[in-house]
Amino acid sequence: MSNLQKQAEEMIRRRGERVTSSRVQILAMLLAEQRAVTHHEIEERLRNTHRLDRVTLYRVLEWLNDKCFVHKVVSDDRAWRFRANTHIYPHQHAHFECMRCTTVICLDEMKVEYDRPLPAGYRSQEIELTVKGLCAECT
Amino acid sequence: MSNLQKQAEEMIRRRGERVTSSRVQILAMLLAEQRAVTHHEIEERLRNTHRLDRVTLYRVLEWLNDKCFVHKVVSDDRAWRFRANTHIYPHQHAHFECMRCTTVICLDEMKVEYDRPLPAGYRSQEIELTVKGLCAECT
DNA sequence: GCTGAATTGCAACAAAGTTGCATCTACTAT
DNA sequence: ATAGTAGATGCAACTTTGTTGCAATTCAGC
Ligand SMILES: [Mn+2]
Ligand SMILES: [Mn+2]
Ligand SMILES: [Zn+2]
Ligand SMILES: [Zn+2]
Repeated sequence: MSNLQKQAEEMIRRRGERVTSSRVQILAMLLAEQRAVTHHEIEERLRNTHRLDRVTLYRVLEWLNDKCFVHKVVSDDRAWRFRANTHIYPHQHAHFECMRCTTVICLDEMKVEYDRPLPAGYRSQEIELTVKGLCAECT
Repeated sequence: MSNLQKQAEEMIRRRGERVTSSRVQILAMLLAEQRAVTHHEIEERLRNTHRLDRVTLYRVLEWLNDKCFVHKVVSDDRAWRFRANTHIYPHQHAHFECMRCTTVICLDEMKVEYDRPLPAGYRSQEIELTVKGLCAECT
């Protein structure tokens, strides 16, 4: 069992949640990854090491998100992308989306704010900021 | 023929593009609307007055977007929403998305900026800012 | 009115995600 | 250690949103 797998298992157990092999494998994979990755990429990556139904993957990802182990981002190709949370209390941060290769990264440094007032009766709860452009590979 | 329909037809003709009844009906509908509306809502709205295949609707919406008559926004429910452009040269602006009823409005007033630097080699081309919360109806 | 290119309708397809239900498994209580 | 149970998983079927190929129709210029 790899270090990341042990770490993933420990994270889940410490929160009093049920430890299953799918959860551990998926979270470990996400912990290793710098980018935000799609359902499809995760499936591909785990194919050889771990048998996993795609519905289970959807359900585990939703569960990881609900439990704040990961967060997800939607982008222009209409697919969710997932990334392990680096902070226990995830802070709002911006994302970068490459318009050519669709890579998504988190801009953890970038605090997101806005000041202008909303129309009467509207309340803000979250802010999402996406910078689009070309990544280092695609420039 | 309503005023908006005349206006829509005139907008298309003045740009030297082919005027078709689908384009006129759809653009007129969008000109009347304050919110950003989905494919589905447009279809529903035009059902009684104008026979229209859903593929044609997709194609006309894409065409209207390409020609800058409208712009589109993707939101958490993974459906594109369309709104007629109020300025001829559309400026970047933020959007508000209601987390309960999924309504999307344009925050035309809100200029979008960001300052923090990107990772080395990354280039920014557009910025998208979405404020999420509760709309006036859902508060 | 005729003509050619652009637009439309229809059927089939595709990607991404969801639902229902039977089976299996991780944790708890004994 | 064993058994019971709530929760997790696998599988098949389904849904939603959007796309593609192609033949038939329509628009704009002559
Ligand atoms: Mn992120
Ligand atoms: Mn807008
Ligand atoms: Zn790229
Ligand atoms: Zn609302």
